[in-house]
Amino acid sequence: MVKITDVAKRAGVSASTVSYALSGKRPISEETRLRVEAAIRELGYRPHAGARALASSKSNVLALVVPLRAGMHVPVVMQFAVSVVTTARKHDHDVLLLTQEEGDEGLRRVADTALVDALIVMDVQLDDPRLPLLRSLERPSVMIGFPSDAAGLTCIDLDFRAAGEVCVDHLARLGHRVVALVGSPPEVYVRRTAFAQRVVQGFTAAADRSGLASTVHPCETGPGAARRVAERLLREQPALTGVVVHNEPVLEPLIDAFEQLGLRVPGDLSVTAICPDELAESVRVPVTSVALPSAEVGERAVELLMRRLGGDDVPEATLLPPRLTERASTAPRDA
Amino acid sequence: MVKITDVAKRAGVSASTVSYALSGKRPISEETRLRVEAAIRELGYRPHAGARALASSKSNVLALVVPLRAGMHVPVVMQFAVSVVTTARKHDHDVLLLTQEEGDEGLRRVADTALVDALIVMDVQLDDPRLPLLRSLERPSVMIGFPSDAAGLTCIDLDFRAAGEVCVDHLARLGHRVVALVGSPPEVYVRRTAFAQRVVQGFTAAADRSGLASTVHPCETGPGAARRVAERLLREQPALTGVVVHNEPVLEPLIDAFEQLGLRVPGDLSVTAICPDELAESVRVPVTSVALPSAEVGERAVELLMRRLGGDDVPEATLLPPRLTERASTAPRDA
DNA sequence: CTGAAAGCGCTAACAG
DNA sequence: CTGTTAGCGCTTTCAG
Repeated sequence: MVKITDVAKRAGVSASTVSYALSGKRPISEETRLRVEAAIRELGYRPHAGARALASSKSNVLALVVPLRAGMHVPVVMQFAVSVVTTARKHDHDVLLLTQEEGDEGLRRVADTALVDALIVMDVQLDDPRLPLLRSLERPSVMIGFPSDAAGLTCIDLDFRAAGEVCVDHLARLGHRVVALVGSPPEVYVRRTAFAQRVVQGFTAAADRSGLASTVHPCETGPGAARRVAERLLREQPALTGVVVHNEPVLEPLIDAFEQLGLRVPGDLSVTAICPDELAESVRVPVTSVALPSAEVGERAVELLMRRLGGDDVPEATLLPPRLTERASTAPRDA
Repeated sequence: MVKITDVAKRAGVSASTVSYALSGKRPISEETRLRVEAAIRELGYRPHAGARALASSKSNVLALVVPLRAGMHVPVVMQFAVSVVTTARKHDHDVLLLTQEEGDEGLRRVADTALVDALIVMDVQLDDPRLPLLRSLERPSVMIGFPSDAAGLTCIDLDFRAAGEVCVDHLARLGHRVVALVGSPPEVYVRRTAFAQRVVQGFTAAADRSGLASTVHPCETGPGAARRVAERLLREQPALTGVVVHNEPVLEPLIDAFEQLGLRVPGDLSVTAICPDELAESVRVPVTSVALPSAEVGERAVELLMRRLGGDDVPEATLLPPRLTERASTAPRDA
């Protein structure tokens, strides 16, 4: 293995000069820098990550904890992870993948052994059990999602409450008076997943504010569940003309079910969703939707961490405003 | 930070004794071991990962390169990644996530800096450009999938060729004489992704062997593409009664399309798939399928690496035999 | 069965 | 602008 002293020897300088040439932490004359760079290239030198971490107390690795639990939409998680890795690389960091299953012990392990410099945690619950630990860790972390009490924590996410509101407001503006929310699977609410809860809050608040009749229906995934929810909605709310869907796998089956029950979208029923744009566009009837900007959230999460690692202060809360794109699935009530 | 010397002091032993108590690399008397363990517990000692890596030349980290390219079924990738992480943890290793985009340079970087001890590479192409690099790296790697020339490399995957054959044989046994393969999106074949190619080979070979008429149809994802392929199949092969689907997102839409075109599954048309069992079971008509055992592949891949890291020899090729589960989507031709 | 001591390869004062 | 010198915290000979 070629080490820094080999490079130093070859370039005719000291090891520290090589180190500084690499890090730029002190000025190096053009001439020596070039000699050092040449030596590095010729020898194919790569600094040893462990040695570097030991000497500098920086591993240049971030931990990413991904959720595995039922009800999470996998492509969204994956897109987020990829965006974290890509952004981390831009800042010369790598990403260690942890699963939710490892729990507190996993977080503590990678933090306390100095395997990672900072952590990103997904799938936050309102009363997330990891909060005390994250607050007590000596390393910065950012949470994707907002717990009930976010004091002392850095959080970022789409403003799901506003997203719910925007969907309802859009329907209200089109003249709809009776609306329903088809939400995530029940277990997601049972464990009080933050983003799902907030959509419900926003949906209900906006409906009340505009004087709309509204109901909320958690929904399992799969066409069967979609069909049952559709039937139930028509039975219980015959006047229903507006639906908000916050459940990716069910979006298309639900629209199919409505049409099979004789309701045209958007003729008889307007549908909006909170989901990735990609999904909304790919449905048979392109769906008016609030985008789920996983890539942007991942990118911003990493950037928040980088600023904290750099010693900067960052806002505790970053709420990305919802962006609604009108597509073919919504229309005025009279139309 | 509490370090090994702190523990040693508290336990009244030397640092090396603590180290050996932790690693078990030399016998320690019951008594001192207990004292050391107590000290560790009381101080909350965690060995510094970087220091350990430097001194032992082992980082206890594996690199996992995940594909991002079009046509890959995301849930399968994710399940695989999770299984790799879970299994790695059982062997006291962590997993560093790399994206395909980083290419050779990324692999070289994490290997040469000793950030990782070994690598797992997914989405192998028949003529994968990373092969020379992987062969030349001083660290072991395992590939998920088989390139054309796998000499000197450790590879593991479902036996996709046999999977294609098993599907055809099953249809042949049921009396079907005209079969079609609805495959992955065209780009997957264009870049010569190994597993997709092998399914085609197996499918065609088995059909020829049994004297079946057969055709192959790459297929984009999305219901529109499914519909078009269905129409085309019926037009070009009016006698078609057996279909093999190797394209997860299209499975359900394709069955829908056939039924809308007036063909009952399995009454008029038998359908088999190569896909995760979970998907096959969740379709409206549960589909007879060859399972895609991502979790098992991930687990075995890690175990192969662990054995290689331990200095053991492992087989270069591990082909998991296909396992076909009969469900409701296939029936005898006459039925 | 245990201790002492020599590094692992790099960074970051300190000194000039 | 550059070199010298201590470590960073742990593992692993070498000695006993």
